[in-house]
Amino acid sequence: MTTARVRDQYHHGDLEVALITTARKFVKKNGLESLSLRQIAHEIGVSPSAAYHYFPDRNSLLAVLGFSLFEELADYQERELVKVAGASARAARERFRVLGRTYFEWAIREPHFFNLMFSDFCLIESSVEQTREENRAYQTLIHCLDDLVETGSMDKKLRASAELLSWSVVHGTTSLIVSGHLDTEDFERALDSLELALGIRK
Amino acid sequence: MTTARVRDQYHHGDLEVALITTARKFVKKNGLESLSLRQIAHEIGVSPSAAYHYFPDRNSLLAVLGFSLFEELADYQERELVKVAGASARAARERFRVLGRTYFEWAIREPHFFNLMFSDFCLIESSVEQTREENRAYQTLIHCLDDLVETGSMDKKLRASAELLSWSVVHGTTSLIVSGHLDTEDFERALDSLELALGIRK
DNA sequence: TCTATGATCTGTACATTGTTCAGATAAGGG
DNA sequence: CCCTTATCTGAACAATGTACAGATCATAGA
Repeated sequence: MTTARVRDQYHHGDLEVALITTARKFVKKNGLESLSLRQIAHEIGVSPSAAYHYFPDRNSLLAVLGFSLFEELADYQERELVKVAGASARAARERFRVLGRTYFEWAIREPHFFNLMFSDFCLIESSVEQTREENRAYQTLIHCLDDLVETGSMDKKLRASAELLSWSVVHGTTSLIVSGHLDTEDFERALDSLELALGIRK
Repeated sequence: MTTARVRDQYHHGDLEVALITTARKFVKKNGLESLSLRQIAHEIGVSPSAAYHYFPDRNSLLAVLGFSLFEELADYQERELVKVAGASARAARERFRVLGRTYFEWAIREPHFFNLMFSDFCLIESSVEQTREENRAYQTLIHCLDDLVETGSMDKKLRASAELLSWSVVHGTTSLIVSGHLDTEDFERALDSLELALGIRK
């Protein structure tokens, strides 16, 4: 009598991506603190030490996952941005708003992801890749602000530090809301205030 | 022959505060991830389970420590603020600057503290006490902004959301710098930009 | 087609962690 | 002085990250 196969294939075939995908699922549900390599391995149906062929340690897996989330966010933002494409001043203003709102909504929908992205885990290794991914969203912001100047919706004098101020306000309110120090509705208030300060809205 | 005393006193006498103090030391050095209750107990010279008479679990100890750090920050800010007391418009402007700078410098000097304060650990329990402590710093900011309006240094129209905008910019840049997404010098740039936007500086 | 080499995964093992709980010890009031 | 209560110990348990020797597969070269 032949014993039943323990697993369909000894070699998983796609273990590295499976590890990240499963880690993503666990972090999404329970946050990073409770993330266990053994649980991930068990869920995939693989031995506890299998992960160590792809990641030197638990931190590295979290780092890779974190960096991939920056890509996800940028993708999401770009998908939403094309809905308000156009050369008009109105469209440019709307793009600015969408850019901030998507950042915020992403964080509210998946606070554990947001926490991971700005945790120590995404700081360990060379920040080259991360910086590049960030720049994708950051370049989008710069492009948007240029549009605003071009359509005469924003004072040129304020343009110089507008990226810095915008990102700080959006990230700041988002962080404070996610951590429970501000209420949800404060985000739109802050965004209004920012647009007022930048002269985008009267 | 009498055996040497295992410890000076069976009852530590001040174990609760010793636990927090020692936890503070460890978090300051190595962050929250690596904080171990057993290491803390060993450092104090007490059994691993002694802490459970004062805290239900590890998370609670971190929460209490986190909340106490909000107090520390507020104390530090108030100590620095008295150095620029005065009714003049110049003094009010300087107070606003000091308020932001102390927040930032606190975080840069002790990034692990900053991370704990805005982590999930300080979100678990009733946020009543925390809110009160926050309000101490927040009330200081409000008072400062009122001074700015009173001395004619800020447009009254911008006063309404000035707290929100100020805290968001200061916290946002600080968070982004601590997490390595912005450079240190960006803080002063953002603060300049904020003051410009609020009309505090020309 | 056979074989050997390298990649991939298992199994076992170890130290460390958070946490529980029964019992030892001290402190202080009657 | 005793007895109650607060405080701490000690042993135990399950779970975790990680290391390492070996099993298993996949495939390139003969």
